[in-house]
Amino acid sequence: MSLVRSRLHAMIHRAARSLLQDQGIHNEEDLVLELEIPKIAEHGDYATNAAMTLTRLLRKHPRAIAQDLVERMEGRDDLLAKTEIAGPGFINFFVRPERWSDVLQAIHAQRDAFGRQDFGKGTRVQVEFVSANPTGPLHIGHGRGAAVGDVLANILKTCGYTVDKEYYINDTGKQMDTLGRSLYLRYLECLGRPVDFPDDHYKGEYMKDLAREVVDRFGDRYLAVSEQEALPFFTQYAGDRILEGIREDLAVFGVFHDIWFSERSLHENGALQRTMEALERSGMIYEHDGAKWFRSTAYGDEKDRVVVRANGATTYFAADLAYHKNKYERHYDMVIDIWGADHHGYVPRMMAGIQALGRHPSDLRIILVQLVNLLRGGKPVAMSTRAGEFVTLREVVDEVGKDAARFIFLTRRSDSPLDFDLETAKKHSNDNPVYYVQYAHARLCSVFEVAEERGVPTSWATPPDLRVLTEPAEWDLMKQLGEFPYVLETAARNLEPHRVPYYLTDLVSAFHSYYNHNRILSEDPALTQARLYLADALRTVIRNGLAVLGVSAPQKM
RNA sequence: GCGCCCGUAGCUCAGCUGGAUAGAGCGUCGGACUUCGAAUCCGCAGGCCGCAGGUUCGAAUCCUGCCGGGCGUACCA
Repeated sequence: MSLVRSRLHAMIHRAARSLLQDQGIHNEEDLVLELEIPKIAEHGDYATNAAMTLTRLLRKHPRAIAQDLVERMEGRDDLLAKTEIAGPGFINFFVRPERWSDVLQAIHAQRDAFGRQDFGKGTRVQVEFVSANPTGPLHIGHGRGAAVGDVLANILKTCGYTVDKEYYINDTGKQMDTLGRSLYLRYLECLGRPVDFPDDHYKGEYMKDLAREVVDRFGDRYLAVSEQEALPFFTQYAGDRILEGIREDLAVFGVFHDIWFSERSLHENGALQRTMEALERSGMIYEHDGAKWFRSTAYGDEKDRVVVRANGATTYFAADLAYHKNKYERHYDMVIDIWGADHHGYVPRMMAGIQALGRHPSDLRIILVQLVNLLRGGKPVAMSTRAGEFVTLREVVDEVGKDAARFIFLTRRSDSPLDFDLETAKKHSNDNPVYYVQYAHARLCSVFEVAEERGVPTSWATPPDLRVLTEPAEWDLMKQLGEFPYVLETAARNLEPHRVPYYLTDLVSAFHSYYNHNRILSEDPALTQARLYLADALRTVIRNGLAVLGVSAPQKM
């Protein structure tokens, strides 16, 4: 069962191809046809600018090309009531209203699988996200990255990609040492020893909790050894416990990574060393001022970058090069990194890095997620990480709920900063779109409950007569339902998860309006059956859409 | 200084990768529950798409330069 949109698209594509072949032109891969829904109803249900884009190849007037295309479109009478050529060369398509209900049958046949596609063809994709240093709990900014990464992975999966979600653990280096020492000092403090707690150490309350935990479990045994001997334990302990906490916070938020990748392993198994040697062999590394530099300017970075410091220690970037080399060695066709926007200066060197390692720039997609401003009732909530005074992701999720938090994180393009207001996130009104969407689902479920109470049939071995759906609002709903797979497709191709919540909000808005103007359960049995069939399809698509977002679809609210 | 991102209705944001007459929600004001859920719906008002050039049949969208905001600019991670 093919949908109106894809039938139409295929029809135009065939016509264009045959037109080009008659002219002896065979570069079909250039043939990208856009099928849009015009803003104005008089311009039809769908429109294409195909004729205009073909002018360059065919060297003819766009309107003449449009005419040729229309004439070559086979089988259009079954699908279309009318075709018009308008303006500079648009082709406007008016779909036969009875065709809209085709989508309902497709939805009923596919159920949970409606929206699933296979154009990803099993392409192996890795999405790396969150990857927060295990030095403290996740904050709200990490939450946004978590939501974007998780949902992007879901979207790609439903489009036929093979996706792994990965967390890169920065479990080595100076910050880990500082973390361990912070815990050690809090430990001493806890046992009544006077300490001078440095300003650049981790001062958060959670470190004091951890210190008390160490005292409870291990008593004062680390007073007997020197700081140097004690530190490895404290570093390990702090890192492990904090990472555990991060896992829990992510689980509560509904995010589960497939792979947890240790940075330290790259140091220990020689991968870092091998990466440096490989780059040296290809002449991408040189020495200067006693340090080793990576020649990232060769690929457009503004300056070269140090990989091995004069004191012999490797930099974070060196490890990241080894990490990305490792990713490709694991045979990912595409790697997606999701970073906080404050790391944007890091992009050019990373892109240079993968090219130096022999990969094409398109093999690495870096998504920058802008900052989150946390508000309460319109007023900024103070968030000073240094002072250890920040609102954690966990606190936000506990307060507003997983569903609201996830949805709000996704109702903005990633590269746009986000104001997250705790009060509106809890409001059950229209300025909080989560409940708007969920309410539609609950409402639909409720209709089915009532129908069953009244003994009205609510399941169908064969579809009811759908010709009785003659309201324009019904056609519009069915048309929008048919767009769902296409929305997922564009979200996947552009790596733009925000399209899904926007689509759902639009769909549900049309439904609420319809619901207020029409009765699903009426005196007319045939009409009732058809409308229930439509309602069931709506319920399915809302549920599928919310599932992609990792948001629940409640039957009652 | 240089680099990246962002300037669209009073506020928060979409705008399908260059299409036709600019789109939602909130907020203001006014209306709709004896009916399947009013966490809903309907209506009114609101715009020099930051400014100025350029590219072409056509620009909110692409290019250049300004103005304004955010973030970067380590032999930190």
